[in-house]
Amino acid sequence: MRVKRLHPWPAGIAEAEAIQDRLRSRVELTGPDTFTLVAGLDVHYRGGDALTAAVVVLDAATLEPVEQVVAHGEAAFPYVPGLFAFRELPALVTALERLTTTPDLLVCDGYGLAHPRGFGLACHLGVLTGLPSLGVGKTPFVGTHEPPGEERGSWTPIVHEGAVVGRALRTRRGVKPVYVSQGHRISLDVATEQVLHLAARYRLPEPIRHADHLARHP
DNA sequence: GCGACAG
DNA sequence: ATCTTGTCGC
Repeated sequence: MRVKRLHPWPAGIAEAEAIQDRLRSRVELTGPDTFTLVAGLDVHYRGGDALTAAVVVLDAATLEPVEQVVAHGEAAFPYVPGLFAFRELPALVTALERLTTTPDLLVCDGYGLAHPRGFGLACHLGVLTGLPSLGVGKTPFVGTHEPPGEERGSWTPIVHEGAVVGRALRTRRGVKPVYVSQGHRISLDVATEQVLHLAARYRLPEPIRHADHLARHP
């Protein structure tokens, strides 16, 4: 599939933050509520700056993989909380460009709206591709939330600077919740519903599990 | 001012 | 993210 490339690459923190502030206005918080092909994205670090990006496309109905691609590359930015996306974006975009199928939804490893400037990796990938996207974080980042009930499906809002920016969602009874936030062209209700559907058996959504496995064992 | 801080 | 063993529980 075709993906917009990243502009002049940010030379430092201030430039990277400026890009996020500019692209943030392009995010749309409503969109489709059903999907046919769902892609999971993940990156595995292999020492130094070397990394491998993986994308696995699943049939949304059966959760069977229909296509998988990898792209080897290097971290394109130092790790700075809030600017994490700039490390992985180039390799992830290269992998997406190698897809012959076009997914309906991108499931990203990290945050979307629940971000210091409201523009995490999931938003960035959504805007660059124009596709609906959502983020699934494994540990809390910004905002505060109450622990959700122990039952699968229970959730609590994540509140940051007075606004709801995501949800702590229990995908498995008695297991740590995951943190869901909107990326692009999706509502928080639909994002939550999709994560729950995609994580019927394990804590993390199936697409991310597949992408994680592929990135580790190319 | 200090500490915490997605992966 | 990654360096890393055993252990508890379903």
